[in-house]
Amino acid sequence: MLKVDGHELERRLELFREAARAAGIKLTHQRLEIFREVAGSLEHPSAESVHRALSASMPTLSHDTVYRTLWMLTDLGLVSTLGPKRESVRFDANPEPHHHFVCLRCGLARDFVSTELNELRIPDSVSDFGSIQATQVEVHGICNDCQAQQPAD
Amino acid sequence: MLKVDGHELERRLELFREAARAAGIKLTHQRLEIFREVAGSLEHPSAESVHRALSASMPTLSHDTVYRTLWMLTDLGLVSTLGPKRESVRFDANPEPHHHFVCLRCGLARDFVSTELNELRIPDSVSDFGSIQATQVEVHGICNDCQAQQPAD
DNA sequence: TCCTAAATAGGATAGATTCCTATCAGCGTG
DNA sequence: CACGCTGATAGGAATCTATCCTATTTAGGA
Repeated sequence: MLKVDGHELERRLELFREAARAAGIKLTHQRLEIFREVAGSLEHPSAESVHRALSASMPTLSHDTVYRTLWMLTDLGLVSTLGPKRESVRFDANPEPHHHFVCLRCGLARDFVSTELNELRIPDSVSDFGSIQATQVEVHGICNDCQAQQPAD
Repeated sequence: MLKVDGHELERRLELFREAARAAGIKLTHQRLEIFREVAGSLEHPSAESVHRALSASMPTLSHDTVYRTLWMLTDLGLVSTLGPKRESVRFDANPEPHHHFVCLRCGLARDFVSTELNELRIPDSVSDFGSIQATQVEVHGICNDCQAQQPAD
């Protein structure tokens, strides 16, 4: 199990404490442990694996708490998600090289093309992880419709 | 509902017919309609929305058929998925700008950094979709562990 | 047209995520 | 430092997503 450096983890925990205080959010034991688990791992865990990892030391921890906390951390900007948020698998039948704009609120996804972005140089170190098949750019933002509904944060 | 240009759609359907023939896969009515639905949309639909869209004209279409067909199209290389395949939501507490390597088989995700990739120029047209918050590069491939298990395709 | 292997329908099942509500606890106040 | 209010939690039920199972159907070659 890969771990984040201890000092770095403490720094992230401090950021969380500050952000929680600023947002008027209570610092419960559950929240601190859940954040520690996500921030301390390099594996980008799922809610399920966070729950599994913590249930040894906190046998009564509920799934609901893990999910609520992770989304709360996401709202605070301390955590993000891989791929389109809270949704089912989405399919893409565009055979041309292309890139995606994805709305962080509603999951809307749109293609765009750019010959420049098709030819990115990826650091050599990445091939230590495995063989590379394709590379694409994901632009995250808020789509026009979502902005119209709830203009600013 | 945004639609792909008719000629382009016919071209993609023809590619599918050829690929199916080459792979010895039967061209059923269900498969053609499911492919038409995905290839004809710019919205990157989920399996559920494909099923919903088709159930008017094919009331007995089963969920299983939609899922099987979409994964089959993925295996043929005619369709891809957005984000890590067939998994639960994954969380990321790394506050520094970074990019991801994602294994297409097992969903393993790892961060890497690159100041060069942090400063990509995104086409102006993308801001027509909405406001941009962040940009990151996703490298898709097969991780070392998965390659060891099943070396080649 | 006939046959066979492959594909489908539909319901059961498994897994992920959210909802509901009674109980609990952080933290500001006195 | 005890008290009380309000937000947070536990636990189970409900929902949604995706897959599995099997009897029946069908594409496509002979």
